[in-house]
This record gives sequence, structure tokens and C-alpha cells, in this order.
Amino acid sequence: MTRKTDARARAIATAVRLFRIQGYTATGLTQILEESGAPKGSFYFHFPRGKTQLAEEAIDHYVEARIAVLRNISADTTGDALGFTRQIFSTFAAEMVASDFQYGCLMQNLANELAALDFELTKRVAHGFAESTEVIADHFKGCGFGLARASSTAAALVAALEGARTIARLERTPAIFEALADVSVQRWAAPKA
Amino acid sequence: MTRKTDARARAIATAVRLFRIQGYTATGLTQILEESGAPKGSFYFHFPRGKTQLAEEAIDHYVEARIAVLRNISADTTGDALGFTRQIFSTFAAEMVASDFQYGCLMQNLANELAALDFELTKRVAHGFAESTEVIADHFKGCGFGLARASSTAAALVAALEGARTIARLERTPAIFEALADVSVQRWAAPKA
DNA sequence: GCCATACTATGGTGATCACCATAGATACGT
DNA sequence: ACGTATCTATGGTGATCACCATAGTATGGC
Repeated sequence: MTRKTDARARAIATAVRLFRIQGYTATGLTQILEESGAPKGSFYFHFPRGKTQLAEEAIDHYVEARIAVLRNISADTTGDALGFTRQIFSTFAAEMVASDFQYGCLMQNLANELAALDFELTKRVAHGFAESTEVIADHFKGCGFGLARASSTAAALVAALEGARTIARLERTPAIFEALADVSVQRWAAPKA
Repeated sequence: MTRKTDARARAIATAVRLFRIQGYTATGLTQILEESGAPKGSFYFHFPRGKTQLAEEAIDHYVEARIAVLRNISADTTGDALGFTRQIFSTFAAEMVASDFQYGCLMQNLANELAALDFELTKRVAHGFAESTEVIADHFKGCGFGLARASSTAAALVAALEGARTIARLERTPAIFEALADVSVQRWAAPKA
């Protein structure tokens, strides 16, 4: 039952990377196998359901990592809505700069290719967004926001984050994150309504 | 010099529709021709540079239409930053509901497939976003916003709009637009800083 | 030593991809 | 009516797509 090679894990990691850069449809199995160094012969041994299964596991990994990042930021800024918002924007911006603006959000890429996705995959993408929003809403609740305001602010923040990624990739500068941080911190996440 | 058929125009219109629903890579030429009813034989007569040229003309059409919508809303709400913002969100939300949440933003879809795009196409996408942002910023300036605030608010609004589209497609409800409208109207576009 | 499990190599399937060469049809101005 | 420009049909190119059948190797427990 124990794994003997890391070919499987490498394939998933490479899939995450390429799906983020190129999208789901634009990324072929051959490219994933080549770039990961995983052998072509054993792909359907590791992933009997093929590309779909690989994508499912890729998004699971991505969502998990993203939630962890959000939880860390939340823990670092307990009770501080402004600091939380600011740090989310700066963290996402830093990620983009580090990758030279090549990486998009895997959930967003898949969400914009819904026509190519089966139900199971769609569900996972939706769940990833819901979970992200929930973590953020929980933080705002911990800052004394009312239920409704915490939820709508969190939803707005997630949407803004996704949109910012798209814009930043095009402009190849983190300026949009700073603009959003300014606007949001001063107006959205203000401690008083 | 005068056109004799509408095959060209129909191909472009269908390309816009399919690129918005499925994305650029996922949409094949054959599907575009089939669904538009345009004859396959004359595709490279109308578009000598192939799929790339078709995409260029598709995005030109899309951007033009989007700018027109924004200008109309701007004219309808002169001097009213709150009303402007509110109406933008409600218009975009209504569009999505009308299409049963099938349509994404063409610029956003292309921006998330940058790896598959040549320089010319990338430039047009970037220009589309820049122009949208400018129209919005101009409106805010007309509401008495300072230059810097008008620009950053406009950029934030565009990003939020794009992100909202992604989320709405997944959730199949316009709730995210309402959340953003609430948060934005109350905090972003407030007449005083 | 033996066998089951884990893994890989090889060589293909048919389908679809964007693209194009050649030829034929249609319609307009003059 | 003749020539030219606009448009379309046909049949194909090689490349790549996801996927798979078959066979083989490696490695562990017993």
C-alpha cells in the first residue's frame, strides 16, 4: 500500500502549476508528464479516471494551500479587520510578483472553463470559493462585524482578490492590489459602519 | 468592396459568444463555423490570419460594446458616484441572469489564457481593461473625486466586477453583485473621504 | 524462492486541432 | 457579355488530443 515513487505527487504539482499558468483545456497530459519527469507509462495506473481525476486532486491541493494561507493571516491579525485585509492583499500581491505574474488562481481558471468540467470538478471549485469566503467571514465576525456584514464583506473581498489577479497578470504590476487595499481598508473594513 | 454576405459578422458574433462561455483554447474553429452557420470553405478568405485574427476582431467588438454600456450608465448618473456604482453592478448582474450565468467576460477569459495568446491579442485585452477603467475614473472625477482617488476607485471597481463574474457563474446567483454593491456603495464611492 | 503488488515501456486507437491548396460558384460594374 | 472581386466546396495536411491494451520490470512480504 505504501508509495514507492513520487511520480504521482510530481504529476499533481506540475498540473497545479500548468493549470494556473495556461488553464485546464490548454494544458495537455503530455506536457504535464514531460515537465514533471513522471513516466508516461504509468499515468493511468496512478490516475485511472484520467485528466479529470488529476484535476480533482490538483484543485484539492490548491484549495488546501490557499485555506492554510488565509488561516495563517487570520491568526496573525486577530481582531484587526484592517490589518487582516491589508495583509491578504499584500500576500497575494507578493505571490504574483514572485512568480513574475505568470500564475493565476486555479479555482478562477477552472471556473472560467466550466463548460469543459464535469459535475464533480465544478463542485470542488465552488467548494473552494465557499471555504475561502467562510474563513474570511469568520475573521470579520471575530472583529465584531455583524453576521450579514461579515459575510458580504468577505464575499466582496474574495471577488476583488480574483479580479485583481486577472488584472495584475495583464499589467504585470501589483498596482491593482495596492489600489484595492487603499480603497478597501479605508472604506470596507472600517471598524464602524 | 461592399460585403455580400454576413458570414463574416456571424462568425465574429459566434466567436464572442463561445469564447465567453468556453474560453479561447477550448473553442474550436469548427464549432464556431457550425454554430454560426458560416461556411467552412471561406473562413480563411475572411480571416487570412486564422483564429488569431478572429479573436482580435471578437475582442474589439466586445470591448466596444462594453465601453458603450459604461458610457451610457455614466451619462445616466452624472455627478452621482453612488448611483453610478450601483447601476454598474445591477446592469452586470442582470446580464448574467439573462444568460443564465453562462457568459463570462471575454477580456477576463483571454487574460487567463495569456500563454496561448500572441502579443497583439494580449495588447488588445490590456487596452480593453485600461479603457474600461478610464471611463469609470472619468465619471468619478466628474463627481468631485481627486485624481488619485478616482483612479484607484475605478481600478478597484473593475477588478471587483471581474471577480464577481467568476463567482456568479459558479454560484449561479447574482448574490455576489449585491454584496459588492452594498459594500461598495456604502464605503467606496461615498461622496466624502 | 515465490507471488502479489506497485510501477513502467511500447505502440498504438480514433478524434480533433488549426490550416491550406485547388477549384468552382456567384454577383457586380461597366 | 465579360472581367473582376467576393465568396464557397472539397479534400486534404501533419500535429496533437485523451486514452488504452499489452507486456514487462521492480520490490516488498512470507
